[in-house]
Amino acid sequence: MQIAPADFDPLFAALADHTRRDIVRRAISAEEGVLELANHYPMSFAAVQKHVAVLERAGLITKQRIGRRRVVRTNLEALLVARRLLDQYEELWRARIDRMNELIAESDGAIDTVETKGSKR
Amino acid sequence: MQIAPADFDPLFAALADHTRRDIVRRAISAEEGVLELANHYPMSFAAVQKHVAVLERAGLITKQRIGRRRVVRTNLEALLVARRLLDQYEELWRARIDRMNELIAESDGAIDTVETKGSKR
DNA sequence: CATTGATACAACCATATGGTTGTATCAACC
DNA sequence: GGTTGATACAACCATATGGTTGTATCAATG
Repeated sequence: MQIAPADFDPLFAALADHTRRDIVRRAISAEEGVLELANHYPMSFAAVQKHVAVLERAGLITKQRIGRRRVVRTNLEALLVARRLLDQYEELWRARIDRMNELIAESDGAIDTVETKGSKR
Repeated sequence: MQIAPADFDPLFAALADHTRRDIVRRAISAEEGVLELANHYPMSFAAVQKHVAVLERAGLITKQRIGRRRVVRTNLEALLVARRLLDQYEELWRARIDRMNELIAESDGAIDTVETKGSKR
């Protein structure tokens, strides 16, 4: 089914707005239509509707028709996609630290090679 | 020292650009100055410098003077701040699932209460 | 100390974004 | 089937963003 082709730009852009993050948060546990969502914020219904559209394009929420309303639900998958990228960065970071530790271990036999004076490249 | 007052807007906005994410990735393991970074991308030095400035304002990178260059380093803390928010969302999601399971368990004794007809407010 | 390598910043442009109001669609319900 | 509740969408505006070129700063280095 391919939830999202991992297009990070719209994903993070969608998360870069306080109102949209709050919609995501609400849509995790609540089952509100767009109008009900809009009542929580100090802006017009249309503005909120546009925010919802942005979130939907980013794959962060889905809408399901229920009666007259379109109930907004957060898509966990998209959140995980974003988190996974950050995890990868963290992993890279750890790897770098490990590499540095190895280097330090290697040069343990020749201690004051780097000591007290660092000629920079 | 208060690395970042958890201002998510600039944080996610900074991550919502392919070039900037790539700079973050590079700056995790490399130790490049702004000019060296710029050479990796098909845009002007000034454009890259602006991207670096955006990342710095978001707290995602720091610069350290080394010789003539300003070496760009990724700030793990900021990445973790972003990840933590996503983790919280995921946690909320799990909590909702748990709650739903509880409800299902509760109504196990009185099965067809909700069955075949849902009066929707 | 004058030069130069590396960076920062200002001014400008095109397009994107976040908000508004107004209108159109469209399924529920009487 | 006409009315209405809920949503979508168009047009518009102000500001932000991502790019450009050009100029200024500023510390290393000869």
